[in-house]
Amino acid sequence: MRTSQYILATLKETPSDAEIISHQLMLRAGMIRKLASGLYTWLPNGLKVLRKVEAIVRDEMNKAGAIEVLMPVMQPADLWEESGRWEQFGPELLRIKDRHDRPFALGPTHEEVITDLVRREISSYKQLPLNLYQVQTKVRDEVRPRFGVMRAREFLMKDAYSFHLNDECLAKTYQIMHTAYCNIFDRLGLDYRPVIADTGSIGGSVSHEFHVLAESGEDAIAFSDASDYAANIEKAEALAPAIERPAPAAQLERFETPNAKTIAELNEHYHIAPTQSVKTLIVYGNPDEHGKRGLVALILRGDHELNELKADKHPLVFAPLEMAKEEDIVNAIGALPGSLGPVGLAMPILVDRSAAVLADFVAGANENGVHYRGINWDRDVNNFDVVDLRNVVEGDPSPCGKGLLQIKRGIEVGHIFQLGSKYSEAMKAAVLGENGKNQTMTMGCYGVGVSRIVAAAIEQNNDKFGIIWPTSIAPFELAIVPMNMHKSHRIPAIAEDLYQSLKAQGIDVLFDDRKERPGVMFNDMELIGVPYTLVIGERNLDNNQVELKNRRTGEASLIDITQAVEIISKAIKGE
RNA sequence: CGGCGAUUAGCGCAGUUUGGUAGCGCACUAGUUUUGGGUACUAGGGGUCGCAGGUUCAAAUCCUGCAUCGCCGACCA
Repeated sequence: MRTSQYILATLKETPSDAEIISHQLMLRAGMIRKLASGLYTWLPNGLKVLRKVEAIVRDEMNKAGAIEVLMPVMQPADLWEESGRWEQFGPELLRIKDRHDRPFALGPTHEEVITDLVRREISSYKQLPLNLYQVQTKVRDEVRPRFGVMRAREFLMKDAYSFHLNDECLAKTYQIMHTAYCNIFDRLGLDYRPVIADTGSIGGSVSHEFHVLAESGEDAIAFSDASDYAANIEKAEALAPAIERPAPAAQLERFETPNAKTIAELNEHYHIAPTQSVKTLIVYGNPDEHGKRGLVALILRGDHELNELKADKHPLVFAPLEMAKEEDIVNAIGALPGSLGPVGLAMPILVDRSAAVLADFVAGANENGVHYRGINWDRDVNNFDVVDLRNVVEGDPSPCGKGLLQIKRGIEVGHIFQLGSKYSEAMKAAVLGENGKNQTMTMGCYGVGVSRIVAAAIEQNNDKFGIIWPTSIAPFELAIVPMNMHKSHRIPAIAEDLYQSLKAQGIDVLFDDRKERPGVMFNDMELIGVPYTLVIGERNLDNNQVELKNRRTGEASLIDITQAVEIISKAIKGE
């Protein structure tokens, strides 16, 4: 490609609404432009990268035995009603009507469509297992689209769905997909971790997410420093402290705390360490026979955070988890949040493992502006359950039994699930088994956020000059930058000749034939992240040499023109 | 969904307090200049100042409503 016949579309200045580095660089490097909130046009530089990522994903899927299909974005509502997700999914599911006023959804995922396809097409166990995938645009009407294509309302996803006669077979394919995903992210040259994950709205039992490690990641992941245990923080178990609860030493004592509504204020004004106090969160419980929801108290050590997922899954807690409204709290307890505590609380009490080993601790007295000190479990509070409710923190022992937990931020770029029969049962997807009887299939599903990978790769590979692409997904593998070509007699022919020879080697070359100053060209090539730049200038031509620069290391070496094609091919293909 | 903020040329912004015929930098066009790291100069093109209504002799500027975009929050006990 020649820049004179291309849209480079680079920007000197950063558009003001781009917050994170990948979003800024994608705009500056001429990869994307915003159409509306969460909706982006892919310019040539961006699309080339997107297609290269897509090709790697596709290649590994094919190698893993999956078969490509393509399903519609627009899907009839009845399929979603059949699976029960028309009700469940919430406003993220973009619903539309056609001219006959019939309801449709724009697909945020394709379990319904694929299950419908397979139940029609597959009728015998002999056709299983089957793994189908597509690379397709997904639509999710995000509450808050942000960070460019990282969380967009329309994005490109590879989604695969596997069908099996039984769970053992599913587990086998799941493992194959796990390996295929590792291959994908290895080939992309990314620093990533597979982590144990929750199944969320997709459903199912076993699940792993693949995270690209980056400070800007929206998820926190916890992993052991001594084993390969890694989990999304929402899924990481907080083990019970290894210590015994000390015996009570202090008397229960009321004290006035007019200035303390938070743990921080309690610490600031009354010198009570957060680790020696507890916080009391009131949520809704399951409805009684009259349909009225009661309240449930969740007790955590002052310095700990509630893990909403853990609370949500407790049988006494109403799902989805919802913090009790202030008026409901006042009606039931007679005090406002900020002065709540477990002593004398007439509702089910769930105590986090770490809060349960405290003795002589501080909590609200269920009276505005009053706290108790010297509280002790069993002596002052009875009838409570000890459960795991909190988010793990750095330094906690790893649930795997080996090492301590570290916490890093990650960008979720892949997610695999063992779905089981959630969809196949609801949608009656069955095959005839060997015994001649109908048997419901069991399913797996496997997603890769193709467009998100592009942004995630930039988060991990950039410097002050711009993007540093891994060669496998760079928009171009090599840039030819001639110095003042239009003033030279020798350079045009040499540059043209090298351009043609390198192209013939199958190298993706960008020939910068603009009538621009060298600095402009260098800056553009560095910004868009081309891994190698070949500089052709009068200065070295007398020695029959050209200069090869490496974007990542910044190293430049002079090479002989006659050997240039060979050396460059080796450098690029050898990676 | 709640809070805050923004909206003036393709991009980044000033002008709004105090109403008086719309500006700067980058980008773009032409020319000169420069020539291995975003050269300099000259001359240009480009804007119904987000939209609708109102006040006024006069509105980017004041008032009302709406829209769009962004940020933060939705852990507060």
